[in-house]
Amino acid sequence: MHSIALIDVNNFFVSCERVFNPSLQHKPVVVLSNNDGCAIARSNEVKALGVGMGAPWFKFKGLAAKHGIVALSSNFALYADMSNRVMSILSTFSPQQEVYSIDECFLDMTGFTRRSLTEQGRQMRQHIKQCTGLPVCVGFAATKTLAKLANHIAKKKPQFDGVCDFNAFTNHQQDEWLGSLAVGEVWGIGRQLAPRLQKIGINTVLDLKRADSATLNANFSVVMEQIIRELNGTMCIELEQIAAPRKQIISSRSFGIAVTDIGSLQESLTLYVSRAAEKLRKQKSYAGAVQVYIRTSPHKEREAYYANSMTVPLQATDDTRQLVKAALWGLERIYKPGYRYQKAGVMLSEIVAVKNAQSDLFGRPDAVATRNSKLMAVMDSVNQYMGKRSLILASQGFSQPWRMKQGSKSPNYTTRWDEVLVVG
DNA sequence: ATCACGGTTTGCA
DNA sequence: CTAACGTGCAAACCGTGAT
Repeated sequence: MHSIALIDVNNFFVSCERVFNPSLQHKPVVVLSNNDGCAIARSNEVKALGVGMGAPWFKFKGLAAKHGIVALSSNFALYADMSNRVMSILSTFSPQQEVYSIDECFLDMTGFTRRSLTEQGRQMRQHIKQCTGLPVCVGFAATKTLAKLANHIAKKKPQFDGVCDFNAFTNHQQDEWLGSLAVGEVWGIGRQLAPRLQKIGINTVLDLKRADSATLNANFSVVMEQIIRELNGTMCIELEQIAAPRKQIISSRSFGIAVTDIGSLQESLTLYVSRAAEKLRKQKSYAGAVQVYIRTSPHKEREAYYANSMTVPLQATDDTRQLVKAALWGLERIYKPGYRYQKAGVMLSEIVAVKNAQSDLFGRPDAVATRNSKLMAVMDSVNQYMGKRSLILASQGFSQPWRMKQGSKSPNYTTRWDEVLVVG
């Protein structure tokens, strides 16, 4: 039997902010999404006040004032840096690690005895607390799906003190726990599937574990069958240690203020393509198509809604300038004056590894492509060492009135010396 | 009927 | 005073036209 661990940081973004500003400890704190739009991380105090995940923040301004909730803009540079530290510490506990998201990872702990497993979990918690100041919870089980649930139990039930080994339970105890959890808690069962399952009498995780596979196969996809097998302890979803190269790369943002002119759209799209192209080059790929996308706000009922996109094919490339050109060409075709645009974005697709990219008949690399990649490499390293806005295409614009709002962002404590406050 | 395709929906963090 | 609602990925799903 496998032993899979799932470790995740409690209220990750909020916990990061608290590490560097301890006065936030025990206070209600939220971190807001880009543009200060939605609540994307909440301290326990805020969860208790009924603020949901992804709640639009303007609806809670009153509640926030009443209870003294501290609302912070998101600081992703800080969170990414803290994440790297946590992942690096956890990698010392097993050679097999899958970094699943910014705040959680799986470890294959197969081979440890039951008793030492819980002990390992305690050490992970203690180590991470000591080195980073962040609180984590640990769940162990035979499959990734069950490890997720074990982690959930560790987080919700104080008696576990943050570490839950699902296989330390008897079979009877296991089923009791699963019977106490709503089916929607299962990894892969979301707001669409949960109601459909409830309609056919599957309310708890235990119900799903024991569900009749024939009836489910008729009504659901193969993914459902995988989930059920995983709930029964059979590993179907393997640990993916090496991150697969992206098949699509997206960069999109909401604007700080409504945008009506094509000039601002061109500027913002230039920026987004630049970001996407950096990611593309980082994974050593070319893109064969650029999709450009603009939209007015879907929330404003009194305003006319318009959304459109266009996919522009091109000779596979990683050159920001060619990708920008394609995106702006597409924009010309979908832009309609008279609308108040709220968001724009680009998606790179038809992605191929550089080494598999088509060369000429004789297998020689294209001379122009080679010269362009050298230029792009220079641009990337200048931006890496001198700050990411050092070298940009002029079509990005300089005043950028459309840039997103970030009213109260914390300093980049760990990545920018010039933003660290020195007391003394 | 079946396939390849593209756009849309779903789920996740 | 008013208006103020995220981002990035994969995969499933579904309609459509071609065969």
